[in-house]
Amino acid sequence: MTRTTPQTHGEILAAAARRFAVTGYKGTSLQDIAREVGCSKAAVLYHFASKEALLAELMAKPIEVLRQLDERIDALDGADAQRVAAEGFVDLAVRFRREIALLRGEFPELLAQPAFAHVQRISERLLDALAGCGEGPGGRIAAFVVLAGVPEACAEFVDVPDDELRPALLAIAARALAPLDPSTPE
Amino acid sequence: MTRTTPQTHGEILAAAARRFAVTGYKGTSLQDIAREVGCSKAAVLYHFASKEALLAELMAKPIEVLRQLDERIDALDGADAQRVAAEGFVDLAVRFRREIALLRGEFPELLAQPAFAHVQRISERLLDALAGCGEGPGGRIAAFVVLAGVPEACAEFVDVPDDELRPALLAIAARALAPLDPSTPE
DNA sequence: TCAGGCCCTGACCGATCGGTCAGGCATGCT
DNA sequence: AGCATGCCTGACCGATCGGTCAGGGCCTGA
Repeated sequence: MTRTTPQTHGEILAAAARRFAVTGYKGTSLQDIAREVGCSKAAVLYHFASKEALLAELMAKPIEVLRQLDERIDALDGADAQRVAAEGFVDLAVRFRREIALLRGEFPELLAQPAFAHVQRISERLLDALAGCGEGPGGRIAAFVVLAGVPEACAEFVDVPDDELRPALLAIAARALAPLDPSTPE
Repeated sequence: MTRTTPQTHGEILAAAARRFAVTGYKGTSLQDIAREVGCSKAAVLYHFASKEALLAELMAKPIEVLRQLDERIDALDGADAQRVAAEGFVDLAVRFRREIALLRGEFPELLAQPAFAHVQRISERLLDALAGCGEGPGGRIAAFVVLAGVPEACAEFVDVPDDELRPALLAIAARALAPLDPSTPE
């Protein structure tokens, strides 16, 4: 409990990432983080306005990249949008899988918080793009399986190297999103 | 707060299912459930030993069916096991999607509880079966995407009729689990 | 009539949560 | 020397959680 280093900000961030990865966001208390850093809970709240602000700083980069992906997709449509969405999403999930792992299964609640409302909206547009020009609900269902399954897989296989995980997930996404039945154009 | 009906047990169960579906298991307090039923929190704990016991009773049937699926798979191997696992898992997910929806994103924590340890084990065997005789990690990754994505999709598309959801998911599972590259036996 | 069991209540418990607050202790500028 | 500022502390707050407990109505069978 005797810490005087001024780089505590970064240490808290790192400790929070470590704890969130093990016990989740809701499952980790500010006390836990403080204990891991070796400072008081009040010190954590001195450096970060709130627990949510801590999470927001941890997720700032992946969210920014997601926003950029959304912009790129917005300029395309149909099959192009679908391809870019799938590749971009897998890239993003693989690249930031450590951050994704922090939120194992807490996406729904977290995205419901007003601070992440725009992420929610982007996710919906991403779903549309992945579903493609598809007819019927089949496309949307497939898109949802990919949208939910890929991040979970990334969180699960954190230790698999990028250049092994990415192509595997790209192949899965491509197969899963293939048109349901090309012979029925409708 | 003046209830004297003796069928309260069932009412509590139904109310809990409704609340869990909206705010999740952890996000729903015994107080919430009691309020919905119109009784006291103590009454809820009179009929159920604990909050966990309430959840266990809600999930008893789907878990039993999952256990039966595990037995069926155990008697097979290779491609047969993979096919049965995929079909059985999709069937189960579609049939019990209302129960699955109760646990949106809370599977990891819930399965970690000792009361659901056997479910955890079954899930791992199911993953192996879905991965098939596959070489390398590609098969396991695909299996995991399906294992995580299908239940989430079921929870999301609760209102889509069975005979529309099931074939769509079966098609997706079949495509996603297809051998990565038959030309490289390795 | 009365004993006993079922169903339920309100009051209460200890624990934990995120967050606040006044103050202490260095350091460094004036 | 004196003062301000940055960093951090322990004590504390109100809320909420799952769960316990003694007791009170009410029905039933003796």
